[in-house]
Amino acid sequence: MSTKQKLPRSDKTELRRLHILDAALTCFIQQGFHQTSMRDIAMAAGVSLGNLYNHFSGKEALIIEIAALEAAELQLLIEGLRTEPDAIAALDVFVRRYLANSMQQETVVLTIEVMAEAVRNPPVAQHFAENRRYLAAALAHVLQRAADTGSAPGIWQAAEAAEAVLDIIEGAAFRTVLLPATAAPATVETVLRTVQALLGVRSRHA
Amino acid sequence: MSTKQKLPRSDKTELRRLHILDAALTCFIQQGFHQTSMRDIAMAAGVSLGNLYNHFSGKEALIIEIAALEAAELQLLIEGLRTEPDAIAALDVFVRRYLANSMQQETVVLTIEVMAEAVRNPPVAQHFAENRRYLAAALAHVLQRAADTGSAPGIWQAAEAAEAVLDIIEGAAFRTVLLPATAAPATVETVLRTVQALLGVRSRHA
DNA sequence: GATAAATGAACGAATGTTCGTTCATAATTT
DNA sequence: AAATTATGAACGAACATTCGTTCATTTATC
Repeated sequence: MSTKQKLPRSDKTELRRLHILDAALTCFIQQGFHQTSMRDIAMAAGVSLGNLYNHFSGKEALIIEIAALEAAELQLLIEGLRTEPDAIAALDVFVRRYLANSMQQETVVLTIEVMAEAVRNPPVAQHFAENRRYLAAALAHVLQRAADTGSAPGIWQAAEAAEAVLDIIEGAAFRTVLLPATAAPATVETVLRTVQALLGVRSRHA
Repeated sequence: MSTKQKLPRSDKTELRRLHILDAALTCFIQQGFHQTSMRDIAMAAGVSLGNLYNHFSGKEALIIEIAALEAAELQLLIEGLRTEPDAIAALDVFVRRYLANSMQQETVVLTIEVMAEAVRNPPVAQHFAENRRYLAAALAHVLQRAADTGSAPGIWQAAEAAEAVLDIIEGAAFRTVLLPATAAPATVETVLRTVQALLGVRSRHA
């Protein structure tokens, strides 16, 4: 009796495909899109070079699919914004989560690589822009709620403030990787403080 | 009598070298570091491929030198910070200048490319970090002056505030290229407004 | 004449992709 | 149920091109 569950071929194929995609992600993070060869990816995935092309039409298809991966993660981040009734508490949770996620070395590296690719590759640019727009809109909605209740008197325009908050978070994340030794290292606390200063939020418990 | 001024060979060689460097910069901006070949650069510069290697030891040397180019530009930007006695006026001028410079398509593209390269190339990372550190220190100095005179009551820590201001400016610059159609487009006015909100600066003339 | 700059061919390795063949699985026929 | 056929996953070799770099020779400058 085999201990392995029998999967239909189509499931095995899909799992193999995702496995290859994961290997590609790792290679791209380590080497960048254009310094990674398809042979690198095939080797990392443990499949033949020919078979790699069986699953993906080409390198471009891999790059675009990697660029599109981020959307799923954003769903989780945005949930906190939607479910928490207190706008300031929702903002607090969001900043902590989005920053923690963004500050991961791998996320920083991949984000910058995707940005560099977006500049020259329209399908990548589209994914990147859609993700950001989605995030900014959800955040702007919460900031508007905060402004309406008077709990963030510094908010002058919700959409602008949302963009600025995201810039602050993302800039801080980049700094953790690109500027490791600096006079003002980016931490969750410093970023929260900055966001609160921007929005005129009264600081609660330290 | 030749109308052209006669230059010693060493000057001609240096001009040729700078010309090649300029061609490389253009190619790198258009195609990225690793999608640009040395043949592309030689052709763009109008020199032979072999001669390119006469002036630069290799592709790596070109990339590093391009990454180091930014330092000269920073001098001009920082002058305004030093010469203007009123800290808030100095900040205003700096934000306008640094943003105008950063928002140029070419600057955005090159900055992102350098960031992506910095992640994997220590000499590039060093130049990048030095430039940023220099800028942040100069800005922090002015913000400290503003805080000391009470004209920016939102400043809680000059070094942190300086980093946040730079993040806002740079994030806004990236957005102008990567997110062209957005609910809150980045302009000089929106960025100034954001920085003023962050630092608690009273807005002067609109 | 000596040195430096410039050239274009050449080198060996690497790239993204394709190809002919084999094998495993699924579907169909007997 | 067994045999046959069809399908597509997988492989490794091959393809055509490109890459970064070097080199022997030529040209230009001092």
